[in-house]
Amino acid sequence: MFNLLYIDIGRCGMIVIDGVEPMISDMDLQRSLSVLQNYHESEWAGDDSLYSSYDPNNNGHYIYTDPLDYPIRPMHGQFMLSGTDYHYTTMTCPGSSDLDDSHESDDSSVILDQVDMEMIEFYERDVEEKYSHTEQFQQSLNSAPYQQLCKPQQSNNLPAFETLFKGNRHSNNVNRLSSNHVMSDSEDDEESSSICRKGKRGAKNVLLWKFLLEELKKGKHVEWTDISQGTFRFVDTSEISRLWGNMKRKDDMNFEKLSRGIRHYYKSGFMSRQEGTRLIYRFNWAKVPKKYRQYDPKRGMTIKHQIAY
DNA sequence: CACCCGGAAGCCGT
DNA sequence: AACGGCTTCCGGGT
Repeated sequence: MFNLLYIDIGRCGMIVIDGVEPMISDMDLQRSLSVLQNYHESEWAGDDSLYSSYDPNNNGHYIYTDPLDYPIRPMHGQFMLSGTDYHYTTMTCPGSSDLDDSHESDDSSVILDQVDMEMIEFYERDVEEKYSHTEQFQQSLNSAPYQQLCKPQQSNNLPAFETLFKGNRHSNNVNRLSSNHVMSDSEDDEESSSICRKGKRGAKNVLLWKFLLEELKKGKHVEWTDISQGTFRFVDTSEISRLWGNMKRKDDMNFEKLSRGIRHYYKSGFMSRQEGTRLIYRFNWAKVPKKYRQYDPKRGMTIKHQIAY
């Protein structure tokens, strides 16, 4: 039997498989995906991004919340996995990549006391890469919704983030990886460990392209015209510019300036524009760090995005 | 008018 | 102190 943990830390989706050979259990997979689906339909209204947190309290059921609307408050919990007792803490981690001016920054984080974060990061890449295209994975997308959502319990007297984080990063645990595992040194961006970043108030360090990608998920002021091509259209230039200005604390932002920002991306080929059209720009998926792809040139639409879509 | 273009320079957080 | 990633301004274009 294998256990699947699906953890989403802030804006980094993570899948962690427990066991020497990472294998997805049908049950767990279907459960997690259908909960997502269910949650999405019943409460998301397509407005927010898909963020989630794993709640091991309830027999491995899952909680999904959007940290922006439903910030995960610090709480403790514990669970058993393959005979091992894990303690975990969820918390908000200020300042990572928050994207909405109406909220104080709330990247939600889940920290598992006894799990090596590097291992999680490794699994995140590895597992998604290996299994996202499999048949059972696809099938489970259509499975019946799983009804039960559990709600997190809140707790007030918990240590501060810094305290909690210290010592967790390289915890003494349990490297259950088989010996021949090699970290993929590949193309991924450095920032994958945003969870470890202490972060600052506000969100000045948001990048334009991440902001756009995030807004594209919402599809309100910008929308995909062809996600496989990376092309998208600005629906409401003034509104999107206003949001961007908010985020960067630039109150005189406008589309002129925002688009100048985009044009800087042309040089590197990160983005481009199709000629003869207005307000239609293009992401070059190949140059978008994997983690942020909503469509992968090799594999098609990203799992998370399929669900959210 | 609304958008598109890139050079030049300034700003600001790391 | 240097640098990335814009922001601001601009003259010119569709």
